[in-house]
Amino acid sequence: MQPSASAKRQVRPRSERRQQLIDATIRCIAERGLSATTLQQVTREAGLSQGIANLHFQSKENLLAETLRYVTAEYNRGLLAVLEDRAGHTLSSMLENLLTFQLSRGVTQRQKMAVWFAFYGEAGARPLYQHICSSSDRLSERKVAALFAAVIADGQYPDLDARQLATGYLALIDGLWLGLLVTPRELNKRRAQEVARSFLKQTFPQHVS
Amino acid sequence: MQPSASAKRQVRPRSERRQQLIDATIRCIAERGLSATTLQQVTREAGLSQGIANLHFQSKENLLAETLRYVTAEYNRGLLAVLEDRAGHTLSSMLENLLTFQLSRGVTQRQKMAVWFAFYGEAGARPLYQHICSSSDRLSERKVAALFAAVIADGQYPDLDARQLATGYLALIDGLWLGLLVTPRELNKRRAQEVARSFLKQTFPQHVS
DNA sequence: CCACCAGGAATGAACATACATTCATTCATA
DNA sequence: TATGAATGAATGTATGTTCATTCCTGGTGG
Repeated sequence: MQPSASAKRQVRPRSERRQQLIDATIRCIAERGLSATTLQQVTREAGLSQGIANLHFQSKENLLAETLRYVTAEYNRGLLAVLEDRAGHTLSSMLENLLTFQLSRGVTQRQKMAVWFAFYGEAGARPLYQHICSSSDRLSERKVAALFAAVIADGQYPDLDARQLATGYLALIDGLWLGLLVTPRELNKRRAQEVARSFLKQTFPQHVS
Repeated sequence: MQPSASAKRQVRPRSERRQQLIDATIRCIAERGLSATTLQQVTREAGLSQGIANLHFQSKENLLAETLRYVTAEYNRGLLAVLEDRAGHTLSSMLENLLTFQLSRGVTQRQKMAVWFAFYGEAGARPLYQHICSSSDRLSERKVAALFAAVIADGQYPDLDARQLATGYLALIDGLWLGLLVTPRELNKRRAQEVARSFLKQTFPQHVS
């Protein structure tokens, strides 16, 4: 954001400008919704000129796709950080960390969830969005299923299917995010955590308190 | 849809025209997404003329809101039919009916889910959509919680919180719908049913097989 | 150390298009 | 024939994209 409306023209590296525009796009989508987001609003929000979005992203369509990719990649980075750092963590604490991360402030802030679901909502009709979202989904499902498989082996739980449980757990989290976004009056973060923890506790009683 | 492009002009009751337009809107949103849906496409899809949407709905915004209301009301009608018909049904079969309804063909057809989530995606930024969605959510949560409470009482399950379980179960269903829409390759209806049934079975072992 | 220049990042006015909305006109129906 | 539902051309506005112009910046030669 520029302190003054007539700030001097600045030359900045391409990558920095692209990030500025993606950040502005996220704010616009969260504030006005995807279908009401225009390039004028995005560039004004970024404190830059009209044509700069096309200069750095060729088209609006491409800017939106890159924004989705960015939000998705950021989430996946966080998720992998939690799931792949097994040093000094019991399976118990890894389950707890997973849950805590997925309902952390960073992930559940309105801005991020609004962007997430704005694209999910359009994904049914847009192959590109669908592709980006489903790639991300596959990755998290694989990683969570691997953790669950380890927990199942460790606890010698009978008859539990790690992949099916991962599908269910991730669907539950998606549904809770949707609730946080659409009915914040009914569902707050603390309650969402309790609900998710109950699911895990019921499934892995030896590993979750 | 008109059989011929130049079908004769017809006068029809207002309510029928409104329904025609809502149905066409649903098809357009499912096919092209909410943000790409225009009145021209809707009226063409309905086989009617340009200005008719404004004639019967005043504005595009209003047509969209009424479409959301219609889809929501249709779902709620089905849900209430399942939950309030307690005659001749055990609690067991009511749980089964609930699950079967929520993942039935009618509810999970792409068209309906696409509309549903298109509006959910915009709800974060549109108070009106948010209001319609959250009213519907509150209703289903209350009804499902009531059923769960009856099941808990019947089974003398210790330490189960009906409202919390209802929140979790409905979030799970939302998440599964999202998965059916966005990653149909990974998640099909049958698998979604298995996942949801596992949740219920784990929670109410005496009532779900 | 300074003055100057060339390259290209940034700008914003201009353009074409797409869109929702209006309304004078048409015509089916009671 | 009178009514008002339905039409679709016309209108004004909003939006994505283009591109000629501006001017910042890093490098060069004096």
